[in-house]
Amino acid sequence: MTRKATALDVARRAGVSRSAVSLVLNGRGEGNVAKDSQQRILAAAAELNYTPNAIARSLRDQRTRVIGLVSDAAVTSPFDGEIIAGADALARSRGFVTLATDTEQDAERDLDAVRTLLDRRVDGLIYVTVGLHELHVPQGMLTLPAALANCYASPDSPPGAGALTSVQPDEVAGGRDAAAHLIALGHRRIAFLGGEYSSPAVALREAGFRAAMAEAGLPVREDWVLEAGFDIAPGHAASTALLSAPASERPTALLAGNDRAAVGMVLAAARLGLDVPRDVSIMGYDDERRVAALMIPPLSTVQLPLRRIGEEAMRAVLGVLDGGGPGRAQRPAGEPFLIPCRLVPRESTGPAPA
Amino acid sequence: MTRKATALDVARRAGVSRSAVSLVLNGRGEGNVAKDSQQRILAAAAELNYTPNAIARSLRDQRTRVIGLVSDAAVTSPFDGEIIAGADALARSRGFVTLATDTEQDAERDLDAVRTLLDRRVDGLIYVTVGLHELHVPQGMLTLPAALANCYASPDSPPGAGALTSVQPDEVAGGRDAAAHLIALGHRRIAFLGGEYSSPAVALREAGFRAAMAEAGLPVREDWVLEAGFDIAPGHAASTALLSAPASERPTALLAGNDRAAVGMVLAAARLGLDVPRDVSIMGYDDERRVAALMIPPLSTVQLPLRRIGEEAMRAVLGVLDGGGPGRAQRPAGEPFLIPCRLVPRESTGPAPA
DNA sequence: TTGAAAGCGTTACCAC
DNA sequence: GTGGTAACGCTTTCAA
Repeated sequence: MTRKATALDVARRAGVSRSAVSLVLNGRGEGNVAKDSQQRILAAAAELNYTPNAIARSLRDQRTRVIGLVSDAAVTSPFDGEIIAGADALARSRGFVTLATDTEQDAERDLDAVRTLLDRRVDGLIYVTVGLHELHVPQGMLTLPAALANCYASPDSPPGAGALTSVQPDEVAGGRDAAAHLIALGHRRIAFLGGEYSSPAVALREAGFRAAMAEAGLPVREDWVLEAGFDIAPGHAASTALLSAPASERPTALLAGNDRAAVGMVLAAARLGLDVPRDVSIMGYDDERRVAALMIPPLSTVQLPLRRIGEEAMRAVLGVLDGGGPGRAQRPAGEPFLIPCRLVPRESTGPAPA
Repeated sequence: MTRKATALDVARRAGVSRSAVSLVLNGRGEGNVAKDSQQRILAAAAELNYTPNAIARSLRDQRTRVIGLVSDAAVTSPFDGEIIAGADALARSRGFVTLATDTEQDAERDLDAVRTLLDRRVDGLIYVTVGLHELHVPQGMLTLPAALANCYASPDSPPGAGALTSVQPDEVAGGRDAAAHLIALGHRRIAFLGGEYSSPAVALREAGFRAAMAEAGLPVREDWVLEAGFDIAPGHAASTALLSAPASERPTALLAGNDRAAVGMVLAAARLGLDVPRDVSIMGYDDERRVAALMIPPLSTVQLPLRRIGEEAMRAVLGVLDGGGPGRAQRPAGEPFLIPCRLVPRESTGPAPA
């Protein structure tokens, strides 16, 4: 546990000054430092296992190369983890590091979190939420390059918050594609069993669903548009009720709020002796890892582009920091950056029963 | 986006020196600074919204109050997230912050990750893995206070690695408790459908299972001890085979490798027209959020103490940094710190059929 | 081509 | 009770 070597140690060992060390190690040696000095510096650095102290460098440069991440519950959620992973991967590839703090759903705490991050002099900030959410943007976020991932500024946010880049999944298109997939398979009696309307995503998907139905000239049964939760149990309950009706009276396809609810629906079908997809088609949403693709049968679903959401939010922040880079398309401020959701057809959906 | 105030700004505004500001703001004002100076300093600090620059402080103090977290895939995993959350919460409560880097399963990258963290001068380091794992401890971890969460040093690790605190779930006890629960319900024909033996946890749980059976004087059917995977699909397949036998020939209880595999088993039972738990009891493992408790029926399971694992690993690291604190029980080095797994009986297990 | 010095913002020590 | 000064480790500018 011996003290790490400093630039001065390297300089002494190589018989030069600190400045020379700095120049050489930062690639600015050519033309400034004698060839053999360069050699000795490199050698000394290697022997001492020298790497510059990032803290000292940060203080000197007035930039830390750290991007702060505030999440409402990301770390504990399988979903947001993906957003963070996407953001982190991009940051790392550009020599940045991410510093995440979780508020564990405590809205009071995000002020604290932002302040902590600001005190640590992060170069940028991204707010990440578990589900698509409206967000009261913490004041501090407006004092440095920042972006919103999976959330958007609420009207009562501080002035200027509306201009933050907000990266979101295109839920309307996702709902439309899901419905269109079922319609293309010949389904006409489709139930929309959205998750919980407390999530803004559900209303958006419903709008997409209605659009697809309208385009196909199909009627929407209003009593088949309902809240069936985001978990196995409520999905099971809602679909059991619906699927208990005689064959001619029941939907031939169910659109679930997410993959876990869809698992509940497949289970309900099994208990009613119905085969999926022969008797009823069931679609999930999210393409949740370790669930959708590995269900029996594998779930047709719509993939939430979480990784990309994290990436794009990070790209927006880094874009400002790196000076934008050449030929960089500037996105208009204030408009949500919608990322498409890919349709993933698997085996839980099939042709409508005759 | 105006520059943040520094201690000098505060000093000027209050008409005192920087030292006075530092003393007062660090609570050492009493007896060193005049009462009215203190007032003015506090007022000036508040007006300027001053908070000390953590970077400068870190450089000065030679400690960053940052604990580095290296994870093999934590961020993307619903499980490790819990470990990280536990570690982070404890760290935060003591004024520390965690800096996590994910190697995304790329073993090469952990050297890089450790180096990055070391360059940033983290005060301590924790290596976190998704499942219980043997780990080749990266060299750099031995140069500062460190701990292993959910993993333990492999024999080919650098010398000294064996002395690192390793926090692990007590899988043997977990397996024993799960089996004992079923035995207490009157089951005699119990199948052990462990996950994958590539995970060391499975062999440990199997040992616990065998111990419980032996204690109860029950025979273990070797053809009922098998690898049934960690996902819905393999769980479904393995249990379908087993449960297709006539009632007198099949197990009355299944012990799954995790909750997701158990979901597959419940689904298989449903398709075979068997009721859970009337016809067959099924136990999960992990107590996975949003799955176990919300399954139909809710899964009996064994809770993996992930949060606590993270906490204890962090406690070990902080213990060294804070000087151990008074009356602090020192854990013997080199022995794994086993955290008990709590049995969570729910409705997927019941009395053995008569 | 090289070395000396300033400055980033903080805290602690030491004269006054 | 108070304020100046040094030091943390780095990079950059300027003078030799």
